[in-house]
Amino acid sequence: MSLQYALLGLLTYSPMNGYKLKKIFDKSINYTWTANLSQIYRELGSLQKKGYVSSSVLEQEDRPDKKIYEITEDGTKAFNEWLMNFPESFPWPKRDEFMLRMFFGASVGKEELVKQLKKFILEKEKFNLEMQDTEKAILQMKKAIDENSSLQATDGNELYWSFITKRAHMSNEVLITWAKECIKELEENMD
Amino acid sequence: MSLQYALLGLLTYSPMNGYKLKKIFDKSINYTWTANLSQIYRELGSLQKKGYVSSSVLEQEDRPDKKIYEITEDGTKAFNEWLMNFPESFPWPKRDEFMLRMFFGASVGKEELVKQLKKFILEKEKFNLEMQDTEKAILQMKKAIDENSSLQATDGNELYWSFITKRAHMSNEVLITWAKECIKELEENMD
DNA sequence: AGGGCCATGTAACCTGTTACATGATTGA
DNA sequence: TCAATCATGTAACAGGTTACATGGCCCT
Repeated sequence: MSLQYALLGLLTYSPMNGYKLKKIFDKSINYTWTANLSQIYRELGSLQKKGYVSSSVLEQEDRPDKKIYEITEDGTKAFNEWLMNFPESFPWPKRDEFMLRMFFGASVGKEELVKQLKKFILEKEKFNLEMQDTEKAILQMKKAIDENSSLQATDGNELYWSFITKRAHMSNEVLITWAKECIKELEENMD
Repeated sequence: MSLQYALLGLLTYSPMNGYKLKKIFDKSINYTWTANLSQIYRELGSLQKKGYVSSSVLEQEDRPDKKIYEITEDGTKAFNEWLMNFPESFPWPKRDEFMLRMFFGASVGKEELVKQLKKFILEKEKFNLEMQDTEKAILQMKKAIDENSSLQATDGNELYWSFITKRAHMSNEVLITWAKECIKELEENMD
């Protein structure tokens, strides 16, 4: 369901086709939610059935025709209702394969685990490099969205987007700290 | 797939029925992975088809009969291979409804967002209370598993389980810090 | 010549969630 | 007496993943 609201939200900025929605998704919402193309097409179909979006075909000469989706009044209403109905609690399904492996750490062995943790740290540090310049990341979000819409639909979003990137960065940092502590403890306890 | 390995892993401690697996799951692996009963039954069926577990029915007088699953040699082999084949990277599908809502923060309004963030903090602080005594949490994991197996299958796991609980705690703490910073910034920017 | 981008989708499959069905025992 | 625990499952649905199909343009 959330994916549908994410799409509706993007469509409040401007009417768009599925392919474009995916592009924007990957540069913005991607920090908080992932989706692949076929899923987006499916959900757009479902939204249209509900009457939350309408579509029209834009014929192009050079390129394949585009199917442009536009949010309807009902869709706007549904989106706003979703935003305002803050749930009492969020189902927080945890699915972290790395941590699942850690659970069976005793069967892995300390040396191997240290190696795995070092790889983990490298991954996180790589992400940190990408994340480092949060302002740039936010500008890229804005750019990706504004490129498509004539009006500057994204004005006033910077603050909230900075919250998102900040959280990603902080969470990432703490994972690096944690992993380093684990390595230290493992090395202290090695035979 | 991970769920199947999680189940295989638990079955290396001792043969068990689905219901018991769920009980243990909720008190241990639950920090890293979630599963519901019907899913566990389905995956056990699938594991049996693959020949990774075998089952036998234990008749009981007072209570319903139990279907006890035991890990086979093939299953043990598959589990160990999984543990040792550390993937190059983990697909990290992000699905965080709270953050998705934050993305559209401009449409929510600052006052309302502050309220939502405060609720978020309360939730995290509640979790912190539960988490506070990590040693207790780990003892509960051990207890849940050892209760069922005659041998002390879980010896030597404490270190790895402490890594898991520590990470949960650290990640939680940083979220509280983050949320408080967000509130501060929102209040500074309120008209 | 070959890969990437633009563009839309379908089909099959896998995984996760919720509801339904059944029913005895135990403890508050 | 009522809820929880023990115990196993099926069915339907929702959501996510992967593979397949098609095909022209642009850049290297």
